[in-house]
Amino acid sequence: MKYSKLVGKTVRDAPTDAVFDSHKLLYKGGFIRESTAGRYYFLPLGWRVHEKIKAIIKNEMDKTGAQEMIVPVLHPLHLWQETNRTQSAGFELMTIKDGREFQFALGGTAEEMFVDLVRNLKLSYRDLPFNIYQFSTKFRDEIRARGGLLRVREFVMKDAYSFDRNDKEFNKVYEQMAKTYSAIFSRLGLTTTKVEADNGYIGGEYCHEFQVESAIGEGRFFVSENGKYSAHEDVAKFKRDNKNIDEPLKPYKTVEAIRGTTMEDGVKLHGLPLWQQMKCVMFFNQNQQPITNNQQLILAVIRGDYDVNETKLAHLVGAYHLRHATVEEIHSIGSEPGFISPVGLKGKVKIVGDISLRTVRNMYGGVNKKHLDSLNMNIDRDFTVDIEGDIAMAQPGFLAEDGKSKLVEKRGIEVGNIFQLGYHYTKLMKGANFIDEDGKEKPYYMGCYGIGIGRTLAAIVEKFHDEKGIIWPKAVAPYDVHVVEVKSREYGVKRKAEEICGQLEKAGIEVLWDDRENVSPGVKFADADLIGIPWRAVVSAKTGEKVELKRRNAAEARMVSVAELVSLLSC
RNA sequence: CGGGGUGUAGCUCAAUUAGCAGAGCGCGCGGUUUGGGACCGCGAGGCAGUCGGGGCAGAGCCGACCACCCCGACCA
Repeated sequence: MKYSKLVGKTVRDAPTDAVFDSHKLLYKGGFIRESTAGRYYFLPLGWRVHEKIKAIIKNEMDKTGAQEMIVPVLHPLHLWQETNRTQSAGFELMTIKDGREFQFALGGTAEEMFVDLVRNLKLSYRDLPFNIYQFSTKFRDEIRARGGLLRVREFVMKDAYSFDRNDKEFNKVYEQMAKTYSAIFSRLGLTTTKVEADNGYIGGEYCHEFQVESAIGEGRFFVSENGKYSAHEDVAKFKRDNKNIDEPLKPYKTVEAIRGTTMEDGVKLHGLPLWQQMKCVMFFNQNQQPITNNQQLILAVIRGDYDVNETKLAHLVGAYHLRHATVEEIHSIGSEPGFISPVGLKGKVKIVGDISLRTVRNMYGGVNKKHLDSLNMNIDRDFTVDIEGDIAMAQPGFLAEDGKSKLVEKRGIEVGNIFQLGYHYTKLMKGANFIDEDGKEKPYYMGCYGIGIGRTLAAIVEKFHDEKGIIWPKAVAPYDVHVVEVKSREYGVKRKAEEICGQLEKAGIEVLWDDRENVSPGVKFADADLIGIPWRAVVSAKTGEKVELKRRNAAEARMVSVAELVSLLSC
């Protein structure tokens, strides 16, 4: 490819809007351009990288026996209604009508479509298991796109869906996909950490994300020091330490409490440790289904030194989305912000207690009245909860659940994930059954597996660049070698460059040939560094019958013959 | 959705007090250059985000809206 003809050249300045290295470099290198927020053009150079990533994913997926196909981008909206996802995913679901007023969802993920297809195929256990996948543009009406390619509203995703007879068969597929993902990312040059995560609106009971560690990553997760446990903060479990668990129960009493509404105010007033204070946070369940009177209000009760994990809480109460309750809502059930207590609220709100309430005795906190506190509150004796479980947010330094190893905090870019879906979709969607050996209809046991191509591309750039530009791993570089002719007009240089490029291409090597005349060597070298092709071969009057070969990230160059160059780049 | 910010040429940015819309980079033409971002000359390119308001006069002032960015909330 002649650089002079390439659509999308390098530029000196990136837009001020670009803040992440991957965004700046992909812009400056001529890989991408922005359309509207979160929607990008991939220019020819960027698309070559995109397609190389796709090819590697396809290759690894096909090795497992998965089969590529494609489903329509417009999904009949009634399918999404069938699984209630117009509610659970409505916030980022885009819809559109055709000329006959028929409603579609613009696909952001395609579980319903694949299940709809498969249920109409009327299969039997003999056809199972299978795994079908596609590469297609996904639409997500993100509240806020950000970071160039890292979080966008329109992107190509590889999404795979597996259909199995039962959980036992499924587990094999899930493990296989986990291995395949590690293999894919490793071929792309990325080191990933597999972390337990929340299924969110995708549904199912468990899932794992593949995170590339990065300071600019949006995802926060924890890894135990011994490496045995890793989990996204949404789901990370930890061992709660016992506090004054041997202290005898003291008599419950109320005291005047002229204080502010924060936890610190309570500590200061009573001179007692933070962990002994009872933290009460009121939430509102935004599910649209009719709920009797105040049951939309949920009171989370937890030890004072812990924070409430809203994801865990939402799961325990079966909510899609929670928000903090308003002052009015808290007043409506006869309580007072800053002085909320589970004592006396039984039946008025759904009370959810963290298991940490059993690690401390004689707790203190409010009594649902302004400027009145209680001392020596104890679970079971003074109050009971409707649901008791894990609703606490893990923090760095906490002990992992096995009690042996501390949790370390990490940030990462989530480049892929694998979900167990179980019967989630096949029970919600009528007739999503196969005929089993015993002649009876049974629902498919499912999983799904996604990789965002553009985000993966951006993650690679975040990992592989220096102050001069990108340093592509060989496997995804847009070209194998960047041939730079210097002083094109000197006798023989252009002809020699052309001949070398021809030989390389004949050998199946992908060449970007900077054939520009009237461009100084400095500009060409700077552009080569920015574009980041792994090898640079300089042809000039000085190089004679050889070329000057340099790795993108090496300081020194060396002279090699064309034959050496071909054999070096062929392997 | 809350907080903050920005909209002037493809990009980076200027323009006293409201008084004919500017530069650099990039692009085109001509010429001189060519081993780490060369130079000279000429040229093309802008209804100033949109709409409204007061004003002799608006890029600038006032209002509304829109778009975009950052932080948070939220979220694969």
